[in-house]
Amino acid sequence: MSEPSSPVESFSGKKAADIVGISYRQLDYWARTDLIRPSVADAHGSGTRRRYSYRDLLELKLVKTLLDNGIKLESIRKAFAYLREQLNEDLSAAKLVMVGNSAVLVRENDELIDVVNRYQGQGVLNLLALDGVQSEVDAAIVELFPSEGDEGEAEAGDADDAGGPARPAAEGGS
Amino acid sequence: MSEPSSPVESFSGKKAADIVGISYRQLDYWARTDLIRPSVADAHGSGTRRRYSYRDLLELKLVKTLLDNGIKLESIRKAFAYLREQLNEDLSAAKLVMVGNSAVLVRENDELIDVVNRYQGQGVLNLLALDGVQSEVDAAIVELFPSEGDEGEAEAGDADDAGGPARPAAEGGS
DNA sequence: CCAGATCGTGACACCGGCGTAATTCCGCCG
DNA sequence: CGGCGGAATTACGCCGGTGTCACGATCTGG
Repeated sequence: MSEPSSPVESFSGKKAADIVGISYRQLDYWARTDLIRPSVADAHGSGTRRRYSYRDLLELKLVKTLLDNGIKLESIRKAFAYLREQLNEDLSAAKLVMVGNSAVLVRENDELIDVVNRYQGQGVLNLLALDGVQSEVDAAIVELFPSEGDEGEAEAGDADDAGGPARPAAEGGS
Repeated sequence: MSEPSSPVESFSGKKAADIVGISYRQLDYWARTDLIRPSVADAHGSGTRRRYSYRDLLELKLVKTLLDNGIKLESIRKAFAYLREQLNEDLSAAKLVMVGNSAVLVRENDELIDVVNRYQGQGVLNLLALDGVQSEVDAAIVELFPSEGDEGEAEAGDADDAGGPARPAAEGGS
């Protein structure tokens, strides 16, 4: 997964939940209530399949991390209104700053010091380094679905569940 | 209220809730579930009276501020396990830092820069300047109960509801 | 094509947190 | 002392969030 941003990679709902470390129920609820919907393919009835992109996984993991650190889901929803456009598939140098209900991604350390110095006490300032979020997603992909992790993106087409419905499953990875 | 730390000052439950800006229900729930109990006098049956100290008000206001900024009550409970001993009646130079479920009060700016620089990305770092918390409590006391605010602590004995049951009510302040 | 696996869906339950309202009881004051 | 005001208490409800389970529908692989 040295190049995790393969545009053809996608994950089933169950796999996404496993990788991110949340229950399927949570994933379903978040999708239904428009927090994080699957960007590759959405459900359109019982038995159909959601498909989540790698970027979706990062977003899901971010939500989980914020929840685990005591932030209300309601507030995370509000923050994502600001965040959605700023998130991409490389979070290794990014830090998330949330003040009140707004959120901004900071990518330069100077910028971060500036934000903290400009903090004048108006409410709580939340700070989260996103490299940990990304590395945990990457590690979970490698650990839970080694055929996706071991082979790298060059073999992504062979991976079960990773290439979308047009790709034949090369082995029973799931 | 230039000297807000008068040890004889106390507030009824309703007044405390008004000053802090929460519902009586919230105040009651937080007292019953041991988040912030009234330190001067606790309830011991229907019709009896809770009495909150000025310091209790600061704690209540801190809880409200954290809630308003999206922190879960459950996490605030955990943070207070660490915080209780560190809070006093002068928060003007203090900043609260919460990482994971632990919390620490920082009073020197150097110390704060140190904490932020030492932040290595393990979870969310929450930062809150407490001078705003305190000044809002002080302002609310002055605004809502001027006899307590206008006269200062020298006249606290004359204030309705501020001196405890042994003090006669000088005027219908409530 | 078909059987079985897997997925999404619906339903119900539980819990925490808090709103609303009625009731009971205490404390204060005349 | 008694009446009354106000406080705490109790009860029920709602909502968001999530756990658990059964069921129907779609998808996949042989």
